[in-house]
Amino acid sequence: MARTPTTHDPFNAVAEPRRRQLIQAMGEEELSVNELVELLGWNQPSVSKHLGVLKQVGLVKERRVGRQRMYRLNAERLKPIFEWVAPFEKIWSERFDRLDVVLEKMKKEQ
Amino acid sequence: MARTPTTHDPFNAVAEPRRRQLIQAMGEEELSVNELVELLGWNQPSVSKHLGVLKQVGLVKERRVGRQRMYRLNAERLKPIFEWVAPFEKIWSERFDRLDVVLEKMKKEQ
DNA sequence: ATATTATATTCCTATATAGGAATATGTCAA
DNA sequence: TTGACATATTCCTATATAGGAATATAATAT
Repeated sequence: MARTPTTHDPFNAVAEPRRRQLIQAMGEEELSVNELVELLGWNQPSVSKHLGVLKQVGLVKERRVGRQRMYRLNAERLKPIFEWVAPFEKIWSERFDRLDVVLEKMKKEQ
Repeated sequence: MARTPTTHDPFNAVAEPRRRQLIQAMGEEELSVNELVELLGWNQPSVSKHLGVLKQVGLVKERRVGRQRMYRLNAERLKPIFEWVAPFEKIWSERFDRLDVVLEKMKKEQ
């Protein structure tokens, strides 16, 4: 068996470095495929294919404008990742009180 | 070409759901392999193999005690994931001021 | 020395990619 | 309708798994 498909799980989709770049490149603004091609310097099919994966997993939304397709980030899909990793931040961060409580809560929550 | 190895990149290592479980199971306390086997209900080789990956990528530390091997989380290795995803939290969170500033900063930083 | 306990490793297989190259599809302009 | 532009898709291949089964290694006890 191989890994769970990138097209179903945000964790997996984001495990690919180029897709993280793509997500970050979009940031706030809606961009066309060509704008992303220029911005990132990849070839067009690469950009389209990675956008396809991100779209399937729901990390980006697409809007058609003439012959262009505008993509924008759907940041809420990143929420599960943030929520999974955030509790651990307490561990390496200096600013915490009562580590034991934090960790107990963390374990209870999942 | 396939994906970048799970043994080199925390994002990739954590893309596997069972490894996330494992990390969470360890949480605060150091646990032996057998304790993890019982806790998670997997077979022993599965636990050992996933621990092996986590160890290679630096997400856990191992300590030998007699015939046992005690594993504990090295949470700092999760920092890059937190730092990558955290800025996006501003987007879906209600409690933010001046989204434009946040996003501009986000883009500048990488 | 031998059995037992604890854990790691090896072998095998099905499968999911990521990237390159080439091509197809869709849309607009003249 | 023909060409140019914008984007998606298909085909191909090398490779990295994850899981199961069986086995190996290591350490302790008797």
